[in-house]
Amino acid sequence: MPSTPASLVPRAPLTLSLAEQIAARLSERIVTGIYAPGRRIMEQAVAEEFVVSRGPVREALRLLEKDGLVTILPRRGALVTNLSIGEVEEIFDIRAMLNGLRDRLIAEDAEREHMLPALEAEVANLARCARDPALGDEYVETVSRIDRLLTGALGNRRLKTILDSLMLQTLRYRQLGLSTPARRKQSVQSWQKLVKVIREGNGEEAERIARARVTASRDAAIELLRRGTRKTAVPGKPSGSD
Amino acid sequence: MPSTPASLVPRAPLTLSLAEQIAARLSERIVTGIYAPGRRIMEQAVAEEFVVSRGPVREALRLLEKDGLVTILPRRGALVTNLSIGEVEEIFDIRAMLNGLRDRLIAEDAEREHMLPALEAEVANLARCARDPALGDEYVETVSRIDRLLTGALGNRRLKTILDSLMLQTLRYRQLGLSTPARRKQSVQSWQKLVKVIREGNGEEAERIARARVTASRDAAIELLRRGTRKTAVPGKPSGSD
DNA sequence: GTCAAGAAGATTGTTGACAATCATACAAAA
DNA sequence: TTTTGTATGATTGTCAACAATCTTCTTGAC
Repeated sequence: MPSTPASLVPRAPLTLSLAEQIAARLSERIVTGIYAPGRRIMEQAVAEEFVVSRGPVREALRLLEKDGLVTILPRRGALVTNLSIGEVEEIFDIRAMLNGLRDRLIAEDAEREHMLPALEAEVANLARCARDPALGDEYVETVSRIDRLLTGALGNRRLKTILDSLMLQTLRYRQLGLSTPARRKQSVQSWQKLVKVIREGNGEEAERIARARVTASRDAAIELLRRGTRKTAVPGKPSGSD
Repeated sequence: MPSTPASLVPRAPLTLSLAEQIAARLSERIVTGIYAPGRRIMEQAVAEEFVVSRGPVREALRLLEKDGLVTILPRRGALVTNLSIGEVEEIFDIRAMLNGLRDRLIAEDAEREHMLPALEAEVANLARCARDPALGDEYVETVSRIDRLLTGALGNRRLKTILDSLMLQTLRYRQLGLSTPARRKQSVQSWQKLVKVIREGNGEEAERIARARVTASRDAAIELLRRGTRKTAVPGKPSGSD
């Protein structure tokens, strides 16, 4: 997947600035895990690698900060953000609310007919993946596609920007909530219900369903994170009272 | 009011960088209306005014863009963002959801006792202002303080950042929704109910109340904006289908 | 009179060097 | 042994100049 940062999407399609190109490359490395959380990113090194000066690199790092992928500390530079369990929980909580708003707006949108066929096809695909435990990765991929489909259909540009950003940040944790066949079965039922109420134009119910699904996903992810007892240090935010 | 941009808050308290200082100054001018929506901000001019080079100015403009106060167009520079009615509506919709989340989290927070006295005092102040039609401005100011009080008490840093940013963007439109004594009376009742359910720890009801209040505020503001038929052009976003 | 092509000016994008600041290592004293 | 002070090296912050690009004005043809 390309996975361009949210902040790059609304800009000019042609002639991406150097900063944007560099941000896209770095973003890919962070999201795929090539750059591990906590890793320090130094301007000079990046500048030398891409054969540019430090100016565009600085700007690229600010773009990544805007997407929450790096944390910039004054006089100390940029670190790949490492989310604590609490912060993952926070992001899921926000997503629960805003995904609810998104799906309500879509269900109440008169133009929603245009995307219903694609949506239904993807959900059917989802059901297929849910039946076969071996298709776990494809399941997660399909959910991502559905999410992009819905967010992309959104007229509210600010909501779209925020959701894209939150999506990017939780990409690494998303699969956690869908790691068991039982969870996937629960998930696919939720999506099927959602499609149904969107078709009916029932915004309130769409919101309720979306919210319940993200909350369930959050609880499953948190549970697994706690079990795993991952490194949860938050680089650069020593004021945390965890 | 200082009105520092949201993005400046979590940074180092001492030794603000030049970019941050410039951003704070420009932010003040935009929020207070000295820089009108649609106005072009040119790097060289700002650099000369503050007697710095264009580097920090560039960075300051990116910070302001992060807060939604300016819109940066590739190869064309920065403009003070001018929100269309539709965009104001969008922001209010997002705020309705996230204010709901905020107040629910606060109502469910065991530590909420610490801020309840201050909150109750401010709401009492609010009731006083609501009785006197001449105190309209003070009413709006008090609502802003209450908002900051609640957002400041939030443990969820990401939610706080997003809310601060949305708050900054809608500052100019906020008073619109509170311009009539009738609306203020409605508003103060909502706040009183909110304090009550927060004290009781009733998160669900807190969410419902907050959401209803912001939605009502949105409808009132939109109504007035439509009546006023203000300039609603969105600089730099010609793709708008208004 | 209208439209198109081109030149001039203005503005942003990029660069490399310099200055300020911070982290680390080492040494000296308690 | 621990702590404090200092020096050194590394890294970010800032600057001024150059390059690329866009806008605007002028000129010319139809």
